[in-house]
Amino acid sequence: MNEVIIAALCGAIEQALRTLRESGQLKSQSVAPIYLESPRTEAHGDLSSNVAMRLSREEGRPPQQIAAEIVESLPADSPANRFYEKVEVAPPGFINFFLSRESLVLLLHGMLQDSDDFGRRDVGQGKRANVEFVSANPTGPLTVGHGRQAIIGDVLSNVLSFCGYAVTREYYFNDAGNQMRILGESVRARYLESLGETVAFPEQGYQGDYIREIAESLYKENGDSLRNAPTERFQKAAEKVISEEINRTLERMGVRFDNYFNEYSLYASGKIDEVIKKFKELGHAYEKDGALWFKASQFGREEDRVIVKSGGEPTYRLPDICYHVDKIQRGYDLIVDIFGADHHATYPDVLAGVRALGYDTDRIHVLIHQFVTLKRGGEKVKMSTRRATFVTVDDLLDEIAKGLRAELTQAYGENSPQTEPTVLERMARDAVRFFYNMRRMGSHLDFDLDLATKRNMENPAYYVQYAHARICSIFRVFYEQTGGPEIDFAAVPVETLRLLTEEKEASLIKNLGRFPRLVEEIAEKFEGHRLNEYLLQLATAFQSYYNEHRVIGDDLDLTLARLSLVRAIQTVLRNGLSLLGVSAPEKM
RNA sequence: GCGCCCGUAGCUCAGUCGGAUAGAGCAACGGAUUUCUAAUCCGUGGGCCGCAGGUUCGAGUCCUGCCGGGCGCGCCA
Repeated sequence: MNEVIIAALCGAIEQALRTLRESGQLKSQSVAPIYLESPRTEAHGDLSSNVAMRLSREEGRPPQQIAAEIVESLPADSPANRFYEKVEVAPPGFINFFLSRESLVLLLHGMLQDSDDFGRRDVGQGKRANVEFVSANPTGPLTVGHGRQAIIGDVLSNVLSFCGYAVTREYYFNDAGNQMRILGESVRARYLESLGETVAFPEQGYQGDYIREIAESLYKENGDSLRNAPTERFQKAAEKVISEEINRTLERMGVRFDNYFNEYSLYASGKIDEVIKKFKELGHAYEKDGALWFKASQFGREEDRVIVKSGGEPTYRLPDICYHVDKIQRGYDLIVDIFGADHHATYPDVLAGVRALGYDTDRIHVLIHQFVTLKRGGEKVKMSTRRATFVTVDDLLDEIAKGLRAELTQAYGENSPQTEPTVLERMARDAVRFFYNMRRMGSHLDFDLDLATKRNMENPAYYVQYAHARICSIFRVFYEQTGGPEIDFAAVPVETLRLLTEEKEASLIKNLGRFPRLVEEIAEKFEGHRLNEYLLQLATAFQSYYNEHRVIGDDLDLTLARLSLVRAIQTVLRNGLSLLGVSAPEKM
């Protein structure tokens, strides 16, 4: 709901409380913060306050009595008065405001002034945000689990950006660690195998088919000349191939990073050594068994942790701590890390380390998302990167595109515009993006491949897109009929908008009014899934309205009023879909 | 054993600082189209919100314990 209306009503309540205190009817002097919330059922009004219930205990009187007094004392000359047509006290003590038609008209009018920018916020204006996600080392293709993270991160970045933040999407990776060495050894083993040698495969080696493919292509290019080449040669080759593949996959999902941060750069710049030195200077680290331990137990952790192994090599914690310090030093106001559930135990150590070095970690928000379970044929697909049983994001996109192709070929025939590869690719991306962002992070995501692929297309992404396409169609028909110029909706007079007197029109306007605040809440709480939910609900409300009332009719003014409403809906759908990174087609 | 996350309709899930009669989609059943796109809409049935306590005006939501599922618990990342 519009801030102006909420502020006005809160002000009126505050005024009433003051009046009651002055007259001695209210004893308590404490200023209870006044909230207005939107009740679930329409019978409870549009905005509701529980302030009387909060005062009840201190006053020692029933909340309904207090609520009645507050309503009684609402100022007669408040600017808030034109915003509501009715105010009620409801048990057990709620004060319920019913918005006036006039305030709805003003709401819609305001939206049309904002035009395409409706919903845009400025809470992040002048602030910089860094969102780190995916961050998979180039040891293998992106799995469906990474896919979830990629979309969650990308959508949150979009929302933050829509709220005014200057956002950096960052990918952190390490191409020098243990895992990469094992990768190199794995490729080398496969390469030697293709030379006919029998070699022991590394114990923790990567077994996916892609390793064989890389080895195979090395063989094709180099013959047996790499027989005695060092592991590093194989590692570099694999890294190059896999990195490129990861980037292609991200591109397919519509995800682009602004910054790739290589762990190695922390060593090269001497920052790792600096941090070690600082840990020692501050007395937060000590040596034991030849290793360097961080006194994590002094910073809220259960146990101390090794940051440099006895061999002299740092554990992952040290560069991670260093990396976060670096992010802070780069001056971000907001730092968001997105990890999978398997990392939940590691980040508290890292944050403790950052604090130990004297930095405030309040601006760092670590988001943990639960795993994705993939279902195919009613059966769960088990995934593991090292074993060959994982399913990649590419597989997922391919499978959906293939299913859509079969579906659309049946409907439109071979070689129709609907079955062009680029179209199918876009549709698959839209579906995947919408699905991945549909659940809250804490909840496991059940990705039902059959559902996303199958013919009935109960895919929620299409439902929202369809609503948008339908609105576009209304405008096409209207302009065809009139042959006239584009309407300037910002110039539609308030009197015209007053013609919107239907129940569904009122509830649609209220619905649209929630959008700006929703965007802000998503940015504050990092709950991207609420956007999907909202859009679905708005699309449903529109479809219902569409079914009941004709937008284009004989009455030109009424038509103009309804077109204005529909335009506002279109704007919100388009902006919402754009935040999701899902296309908003004009025709389907 | 310890830590984190989850447990809501047959299935997949929402549930806005703790608010009023717990919602949606799918599935099941029944209806609507001379129409601006039927890829739509309307209706019906379906619930000890895992269990047991506690906090309070009020708990799906907060606290404690238990049960069940997922993920972790390294001088791997």
